[in-house]
Amino acid sequence: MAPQPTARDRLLDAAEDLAATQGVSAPVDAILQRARVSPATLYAHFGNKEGLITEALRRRLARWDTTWQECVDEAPSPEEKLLAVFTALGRHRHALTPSRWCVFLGVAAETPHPGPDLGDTLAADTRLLLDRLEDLAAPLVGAQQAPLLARRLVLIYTGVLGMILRGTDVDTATAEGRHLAGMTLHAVVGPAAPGATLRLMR
Amino acid sequence: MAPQPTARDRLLDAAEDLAATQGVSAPVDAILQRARVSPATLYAHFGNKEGLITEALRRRLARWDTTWQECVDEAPSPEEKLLAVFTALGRHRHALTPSRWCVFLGVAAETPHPGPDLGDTLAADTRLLLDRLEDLAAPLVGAQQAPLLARRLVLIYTGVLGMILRGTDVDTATAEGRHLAGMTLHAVVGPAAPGATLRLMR
DNA sequence: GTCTATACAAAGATAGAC
DNA sequence: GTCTATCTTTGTATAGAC
Repeated sequence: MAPQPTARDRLLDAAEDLAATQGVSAPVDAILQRARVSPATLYAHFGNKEGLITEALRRRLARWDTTWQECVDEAPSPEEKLLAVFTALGRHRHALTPSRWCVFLGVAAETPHPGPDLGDTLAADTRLLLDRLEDLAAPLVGAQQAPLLARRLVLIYTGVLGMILRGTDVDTATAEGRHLAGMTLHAVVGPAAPGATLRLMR
Repeated sequence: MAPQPTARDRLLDAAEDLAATQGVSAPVDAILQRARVSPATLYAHFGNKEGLITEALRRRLARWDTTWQECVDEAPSPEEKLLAVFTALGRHRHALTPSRWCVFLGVAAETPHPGPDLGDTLAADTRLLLDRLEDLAAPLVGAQQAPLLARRLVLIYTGVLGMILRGTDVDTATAEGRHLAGMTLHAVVGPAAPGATLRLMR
């Protein structure tokens, strides 16, 4: 165990924290100060600012991936596994520095012309959402309907993130998103009678 | 009719266009070039960059307000009036310079510490959405349920905007948002039998 | 009201020593 | 690998003339 993280790790931590709280337009100098590292060290490790941001986002995406998967694994039923993305959102935000809203969407919004590496990393976030939700949806609604449901759930999930940017309390937005997601799932499975249990396909 | 708009108007146009396409971090110089105006003129009229952006957003919000209201007025039924926000989104984007996603959310994302005037203008966008949707929802679901439904519709609408940032085609995202919104409305009104017509309250 | 010219500050990035 | 010191570019804003 190293009580003193390397300069590289301190840079990644600082870049992620600042991107989360201030946005990526936060000056390099602020990152350097927080990481207690000199400019030359940053450029030696990452080439330039975008390289550092990209690396920090890759690491954050991997952590989000893990957190989300854990929540899926813990969920008892297929339906709750599908809705676990909302549980994961809370846990993810609790574990890391709470961001102003979504760091990936935030960087996307602040970066009109991302380089290839950064662009790929941002796209990977959306890809992960669509792919995993489709996988989790398939047992519930069948492979045919799964992509459609996944797209709608990503829309709702993205709406939750947007509401946070609009100033809505995180828990409130998450609860409403989860509710909408549940409704959407039931609508795709087939209109159930009021109060009826979810009718699973197959 | 003035074929030559004033310098002030050219500045507002240029600021709005650039905020829509490049984000507000686009340098003042780019605005000046596009408006064919000198720096001094900008600062004489608006004090500083944020003042110009704020004024441009106020104007854009007023136009959005008008466009949306027109779509509401044209809609034949209470239900379609409620969903007219999605029609308005398309018409708004068609009329103005197509933005990368939502200009208001974009500015909010890029501006961690907005001044009071800019902050108020950004909040006014969310306020308008919540208030008008609540007004339109009341005849359908009653005054009691209207705020809840309005919040959910803003979430969905915001999700549509977020999907555009994620790279989804605007029309696709809008259609899915509208579908979700219709579903949500019916769910709040009360679970209807499959294929049943919307049961209105009162 | 608008322009030319310029001041002033901040930001990204590099050189060269240790 | 890391630091100190510095260079260059860019960006916001102002002074003073017309």
